[in-house]
Amino acid sequence: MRDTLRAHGLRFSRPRATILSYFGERDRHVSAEDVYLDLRRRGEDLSLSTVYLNLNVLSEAGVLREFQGTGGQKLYDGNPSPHYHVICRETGEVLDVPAPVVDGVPLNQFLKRTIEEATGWEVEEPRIQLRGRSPNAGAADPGDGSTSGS
Amino acid sequence: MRDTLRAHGLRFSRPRATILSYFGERDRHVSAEDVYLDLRRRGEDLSLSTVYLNLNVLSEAGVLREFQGTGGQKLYDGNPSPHYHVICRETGEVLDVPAPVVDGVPLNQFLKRTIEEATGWEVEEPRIQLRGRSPNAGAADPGDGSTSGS
DNA sequence: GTCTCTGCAAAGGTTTTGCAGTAAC
DNA sequence: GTTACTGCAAAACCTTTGCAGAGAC
Repeated sequence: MRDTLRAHGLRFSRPRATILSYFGERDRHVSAEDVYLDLRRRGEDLSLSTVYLNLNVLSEAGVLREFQGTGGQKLYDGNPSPHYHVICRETGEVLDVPAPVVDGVPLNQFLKRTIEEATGWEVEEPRIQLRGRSPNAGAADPGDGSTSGS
Repeated sequence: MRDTLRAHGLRFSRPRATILSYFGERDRHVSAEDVYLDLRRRGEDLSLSTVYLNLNVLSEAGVLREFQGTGGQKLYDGNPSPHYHVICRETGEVLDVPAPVVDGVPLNQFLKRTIEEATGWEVEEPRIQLRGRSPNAGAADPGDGSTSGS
């Protein structure tokens, strides 16, 4: 824990470590408020602005991955490895999909390389996000936004 | 104009037609406020909420494409055809990139198909968005957020 | 001892909503 | 005549910021 933080040039603090371990426990796709509420429920005593601050810091450090949820809300994923998110328009469920292989490399890399060659821009790892309908949609109740493995 | 609207089941109105023609004029990547201000400058008399309403309606109808700009702001693109956006972290410039071809089909379709087969979800056309640094970054002044052809 | 992080509360910016009036069909 | 769209203002929403105090190094 401390080591993970130090490795990214971050100081240790109780809230920060708690947030980090929260994402380590299982794969999650959660909003800042989810993190805040979940941790409060467990008796952790931290503030919402600290959660926001640390989600930013941790995703800039590459420990978490930030992406856009439904309704203009940011979501965070504890799995920083290359994968895609499919978000259900109806239930808000998030499904992780590993990158398919193209030309012998993960699609991400293929795309990054192709675009850099075509444009002359320096581009970051592509974040690919799709909207769709989960098999639960249309029948089931709205989900809680955090679903399925990362 | 009227026909484009009717084809999507939308009524004609002056603000709506104005917004639509605004996107038709040249390729743009603009925020709701940009649309509003540009049109006001031209003497059009519409309200900001009307702009928001119509940008939503038009992008749901598939006439415009909505995507996430820098700073949690939505941007709209008058070009609904499959292409990707590369957004400069520093200048906010937006560059369009056509979809590369994989397996004989545009990457979008390849990805959609692959993911549908892998997951059993019904997914929409992938929206691919990349962050990066434009060749102007680091030296030049911050851009205006609307750059380059769609 | 210094520098970063926390917590609180308040502000910020974008987008949505309610409602009465108006225009399209 | 009915239904949808507009405009205005207010509200809602998520996120960031300022500052004093506490904690990590």
